[in-house]
Formats: sequence, structure tokens, C-alpha cells
Amino acid sequence: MTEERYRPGRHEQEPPAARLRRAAAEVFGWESLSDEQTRAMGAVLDGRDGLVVMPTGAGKSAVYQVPGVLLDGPVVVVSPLLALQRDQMAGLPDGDGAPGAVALNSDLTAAGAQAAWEAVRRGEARFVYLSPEQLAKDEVVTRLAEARPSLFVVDEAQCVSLWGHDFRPDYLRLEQAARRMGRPPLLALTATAAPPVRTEIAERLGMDRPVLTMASFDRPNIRLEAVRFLDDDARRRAVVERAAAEPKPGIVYAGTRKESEAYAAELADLGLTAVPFHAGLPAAERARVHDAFLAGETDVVVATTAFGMGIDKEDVRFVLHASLPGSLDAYYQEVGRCGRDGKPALAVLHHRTEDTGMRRFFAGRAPGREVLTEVADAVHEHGDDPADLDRLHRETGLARRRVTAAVNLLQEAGAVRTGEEGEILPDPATPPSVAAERAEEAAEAHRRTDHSRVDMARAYAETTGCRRRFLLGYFGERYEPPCGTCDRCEAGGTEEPPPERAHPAAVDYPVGSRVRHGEWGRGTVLSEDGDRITVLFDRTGYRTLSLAAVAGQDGLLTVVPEGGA
DNA sequence: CGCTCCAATACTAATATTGGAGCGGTGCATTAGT
Repeated sequence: MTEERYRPGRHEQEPPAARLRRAAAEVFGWESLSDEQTRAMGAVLDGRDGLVVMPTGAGKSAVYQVPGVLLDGPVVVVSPLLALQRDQMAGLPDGDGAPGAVALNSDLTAAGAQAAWEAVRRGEARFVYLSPEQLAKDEVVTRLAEARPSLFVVDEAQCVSLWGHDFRPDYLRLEQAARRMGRPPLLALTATAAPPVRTEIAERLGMDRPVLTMASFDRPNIRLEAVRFLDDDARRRAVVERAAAEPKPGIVYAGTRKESEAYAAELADLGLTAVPFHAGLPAAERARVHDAFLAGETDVVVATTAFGMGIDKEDVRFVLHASLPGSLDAYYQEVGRCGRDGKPALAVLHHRTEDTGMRRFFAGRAPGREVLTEVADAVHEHGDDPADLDRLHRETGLARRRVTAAVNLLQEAGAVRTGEEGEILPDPATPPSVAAERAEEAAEAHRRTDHSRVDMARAYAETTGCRRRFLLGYFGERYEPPCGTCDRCEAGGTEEPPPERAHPAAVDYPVGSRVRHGEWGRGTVLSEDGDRITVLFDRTGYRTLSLAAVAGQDGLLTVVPEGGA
């Protein structure tokens, strides 16, 4: 790794946009940048925090790569999957003058890790890729801090909100990691994030007035359908028949590993090249399925949610769901994997009411009262000799993940905080029992939000209006139906609600306004659908309210002025 | 929360019903053993 760093040389007096264009062309060979890219890159060069919401394939990575070669100090990139880190590395230019890059993860041998750190130390690694779990290690943070990073990037930033609460709690500790490395400017990148997810990303990462760059969520070439079944056998037949009949290639998302195997077997019996994909398969098999799909050798991959991140394939013709997804965030992310070439593509959701059960089971599996109490006690007992997560993990004997999740909840409840060395400090004024109680309330709030996300997925599946309007509304985008390319529009009757249905109170609660409800507290109006509005409440999640009912009770729902505490 | 699997029961001989247990998704990193 002996590459020279890219040096802007005599062009340093150039305006920022010209410097970015020059770097894009000379280092990466990109002759043009989109307006969104240029704007987001400019904010990065200015040292502002940024949140970029752009579809896969629109050049999100360029937003950190191009400014990255103009900044002083390495760019730290947090990426959730080792496979993605490899893809990102492979996507960088090589040869003379190309920026160096390393990935610091458990793939490395001891010698490899040493070489990688040496490259960081010598300033040869322009881009440093790692997982959030790596940043939970004291030594990693300390060594990165010594390299004085110029930018801290969180790729697939929806993971902060969607995985951080239970599955990968280290996602909620990135703010702390960034702070400990001198708090460089932050840049969060994602393809799919509803307004509350965007808000949570910015808050959890501790962003300072982030510059938001957002492309439209609409994918007009994807036809949207949803079909409800009473009977499981009927659904199975429908999914199989549809997958067999539609143009290939396609993806079928199944609810469980077992189902993915069963569907793949059934499709294979029909003579299709159909293979299952889930996290229970050996790594080599997963890689093989992945590569074969990208190479166009597979008709249908039948997968659990394990499949898809990092799949950038243009010609996927359909995404069928064989059960209700856990949220519309997840659903749209999965649907977005078809029709990237802009040609017609199809998304069909096959669901049953009974699917909700499993989704609710999966939702909000936070540590319970016992674990919270044990961790709160342990933190408290340390007093003046505070312990870090490692010690808490060893001393309590609880799984590392549980401890991290518990500490996150205690921190959210204001009962503990994290010091500059990663030590967990108790709030002296809060006894452990009270701390655990408040943390449990925080966990309960997350659980309610998760459940309300399931409810929103079901509401989408069962809506009688234009599906595109519903989905885009969920992502905070207004859309005037009919779209003409969803099953509801085709059935007719999804034009603007007739005047007699549009309630006059709608003007009182514009989309995006903050409101306070007598029972559910504060929230944000997400969408309006004639006589109903959908509100995301901070504590209880999504609720759909009838405007007639709201208007009938004075003071039940009031608009809170902007900036009001 | 709901489904599947399995054993026990009910009941009378080959099959049906009931109840309880266990299961259900996403990945990192680390470690023990080849």
C-alpha cells in the first residue's frame, strides 16, 4: 500500500464545486455529478453534518468518497456487513494516485490487522471500513482517534433505528465513538428512511443541524399489489403461480427459513432455477447463491430478510412477499430491489391476518426488568470506579449484546451516561431500582413503536386507496392519486376523496405539523387521507385518527407551535 | 401471537381430537478444536 494521496495541488483556490468535479473526474473517472451529490458533497467539505437519503445506484457512496480525497485525515466508514465492506473496497479505484483503503474486522489475521493499522498510522489508508462492533472496542477507538479522522460516515444508516434497539445495540453507541475520536463531521447514508427513522438517526448519532439531501422515494415503474388470503394453502399456490408466471429474475421474501426452503423446492419442481437463501445456510452457500443471482444464473431466490443488502442488480423483475413484513421501512427496502433499470417491475404482497402474530412476536424484544435491574445494580455498585461494557459483561455473566442493550436503555432513561473513556457512569440521584423502572418504560415505548409499525404494514396491505399514495405518505412524501399502476387504482375509485369525504378539519392538521393528543401525547402528522390522518406519536407509535372524531372533542388534538419544547 | 409437532386421550381398530411444548429473523466477534 504505497499509493500517493490525491493532492489538489495548484487548484486549491478553486471554488468547492469545481474541486469536487475535478476530484471526481481525476480520481474516480466520473465525468458528471448529480445536483444532489454536489450539494451533499459541498456540505461535507464545509464541515457540516449530513443525512443523505438516496436510492441504491444513485451514487450515495460518492458523497463521502469524493470529498474524502480532499480532506485531511482518514474517513471512517461504518458498514453493517463484512460483505458490504468488501464491496466498497472493491469499488474504489486502484493504481497510482488512488486512495488507499482498509477494512478492520474479524476477517483479518493478526498480521493483516497489524498491516492495516500501520497503513492507518502512516496516513496511507484514506478510507477505513469497520462495523459498529469494532467501534465498541476501546483500543480501536483510541487508535483511530490518534489518526485524527476527517469524516465519520454511517452507511446503511437505517440500521441505527431499525437494528440498534435490540439486534445490534452497538449502533446506538456510535455517537460516543465519534465523540471520542474528536467528533469529526458526521455523514449518514441510507436508501430508505421514514421521517421518524430520519429523526432518530440524527438524534442517536448526535448530529448538529444536519444538511438533509433527499431524492424522491417514488419508483413509478414498480407496480404495487397486495392480496389477502384467509387460507394458507391458497396463499402458497398464489405465490408459487405468480413467481412461475412473471418474467424473471425475481425475489420471493418468505417469513421463515423453513418457508424459504419449501417455496424454493416447489418452484424448482416446476423446472425453475430457484434457490433458498437465509442466515442458517453455510457462508459458502450464501456467497454462491448471491454470486449466481448477480450473474443472472438464477430465476428466483427465495429468501428471508437476510437477502438483499448490497444487491445492486438492475434487471430484477419482481419482488413477491409471501407474508406480511415487519414494517413498511423493511418492505420498501425489499421492494426497491426490483426495477432498478427503470423498466416495468412488480411488487406483490401476499398476506394473512395471522402473519401479524409472528411479526409482533419479533417486535421489541428488549431486555426485561430482571436484566435491567442487574445491570443497573452493577453500574451503581461500581460508583467511583466505573466499569466499561466489557467489565459489566464479565461481571454480570450476561451476554455482551444484552448488556449493551440494557445500558442503552438505562442511558436513554437518563439513569447512566458514558464517559470519555467509555466508562459507564451512574446518575447518583437515581437509585438502581428507579433506573431499571424508567429503562423498562423506554423499552416499552420502543415495543409500542415496533408494534405500530407492524400495524402500518397491515394497514398498507388492507388499504382501499392508492397504494403508492399510502407508501409515499409513510415516507413523508405527498402524492396525488391515481398512480394507475397499483391494484387499487386499477380497480377504480382512488381519485382524490370526494368532497363529502374530505373533512374540513384536515386543514387544521397539516402534514408535518407537531400535535399533542389528550391520551397519546406528542406526535407528528404523517399523512392525511380525506377524513383521516395518520400521526406518529413519540411514545405510542403510529395511529390513524378519524378527523370527525377529533373535531368532535374540543382540545383532544392540538397543534404545537414549532420549536415548542 | 399463532403454527407445528407430538404425545396422550378417546375410542373402539383406523382415525380424530385435544393440550402443551417449542419455535419463529436480521450479524458481528470470539473461541475451541481440527
